[in-house]
Amino acid sequence: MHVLVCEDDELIASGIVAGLTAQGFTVERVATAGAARAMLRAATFDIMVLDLGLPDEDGLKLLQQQRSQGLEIPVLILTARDSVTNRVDGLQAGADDYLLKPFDLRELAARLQTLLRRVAGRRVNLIEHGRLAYDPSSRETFLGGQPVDLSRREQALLQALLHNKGRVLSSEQLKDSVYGFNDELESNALNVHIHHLRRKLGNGIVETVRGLGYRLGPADGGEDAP
Amino acid sequence: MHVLVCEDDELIASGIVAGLTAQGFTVERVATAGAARAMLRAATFDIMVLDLGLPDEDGLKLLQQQRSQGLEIPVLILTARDSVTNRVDGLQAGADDYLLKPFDLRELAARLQTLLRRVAGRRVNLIEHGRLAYDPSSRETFLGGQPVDLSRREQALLQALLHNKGRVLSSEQLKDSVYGFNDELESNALNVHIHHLRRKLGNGIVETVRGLGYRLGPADGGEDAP
DNA sequence: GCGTTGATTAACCGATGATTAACCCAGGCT
DNA sequence: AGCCTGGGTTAATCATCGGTTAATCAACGC
Repeated sequence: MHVLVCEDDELIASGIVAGLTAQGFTVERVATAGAARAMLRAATFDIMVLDLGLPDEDGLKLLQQQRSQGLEIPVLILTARDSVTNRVDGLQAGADDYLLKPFDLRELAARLQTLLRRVAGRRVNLIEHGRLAYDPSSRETFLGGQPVDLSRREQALLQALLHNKGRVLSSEQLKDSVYGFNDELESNALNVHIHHLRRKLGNGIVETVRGLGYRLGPADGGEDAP
Repeated sequence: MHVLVCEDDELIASGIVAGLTAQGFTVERVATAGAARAMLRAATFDIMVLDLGLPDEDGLKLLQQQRSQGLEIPVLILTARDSVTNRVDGLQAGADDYLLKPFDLRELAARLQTLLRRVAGRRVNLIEHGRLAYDPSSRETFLGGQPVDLSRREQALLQALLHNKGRVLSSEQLKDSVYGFNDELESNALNVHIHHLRRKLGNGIVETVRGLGYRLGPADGGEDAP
């Protein structure tokens, strides 16, 4: 899922990018309406997150203009102003949903998922790997067809691994994708989560590369009990 | 989109008709409750705009009576009175949204769009889910064939969940569908209603997804007492 | 064998949701 | 009008779960 985030505030933007990346989205971020326009021309996106208070141009203007040019992807508006007028204007201009700042990252992710599903109610991005299947949109994990209950951190971990099939991820990298970039964590919490993952999905899923980190096990082998 | 506008003031009515027509709506306009009744009998509408200050009959009376007869299209109420009581009355009587006079035409159009979008796809008459059945037109709920008495909020909650089978709805999203957009609610009222729902329908109906929200339980399992 | 690295386990803590009770308000009834 | 009832909201308390920590154990490399 390709998301275009248009937000000028550095702090907020980095939060969004980190959060959505952790949720399995591929995120491009721009800070101005001009840049957004360029990005929209250059690539195709599945959904867009648009802040209204941009430096160079009113976000609504941008939206309206893009809509009139045939932009059809769902757009979620971020706004700090909480007046009714703005909300109405937003919907009128072609927004599909809105979120008032400050907002919860999980809330944002949830709304994006809902929007995506509304447009195309299918299971698009089911990630499969051997007996394992993961659906980011419903946040469901299946092992040999059976649903498996994973906690938030376990999911994040699994996603990071699935997104980098075959590659070795260092603890630092994993930490970045499971926690934000900011959080400091000085403990073996990651180890513990890896352990939980293995317990739930079988030992073959996560491979240890001593001294370097972890990587996803081979798709075929690595059954639970060999 | 077929809209029924029930408004006695000529000036306002013509404004609405002009505005909505320009927006692409097909508009029928009547000036009295009696005429509205006739129209509703004669044709099918997608949405209704209802003024409360009608000459022959109270608009709320009309709404209530129509609702009790199975009218299920969204109804937006127009009212000159600005007391909170009236708004509550309106929602109670079965309105889906309300607008205070004087209002902005764009706002009216935007609200109608929102209403339509909210109910789009909910055209089926009986929603079934495992032992559970819900009839939106009569607003009746059945569990294993037995009617269950649900309060207004409980119904709204159940409806929102049924309308999004399998999806996780955040409390924000649920709040939006149970309460209007405007009402601010800073309490765990939703939790309480969920609790009531479970008490009445059994624990399997509503699933908690920790940190994310709630979703409808699986259709098969989740009996009351396993 | 020794040290380092990762695995495992149990304990603790905080966050989140569930539960319950009290209160408030509106509507219906007398 | 005044009372009564019931749903809705608030708030306070309880329970549970997940996350982190830390301590111990096993494996691997030297």
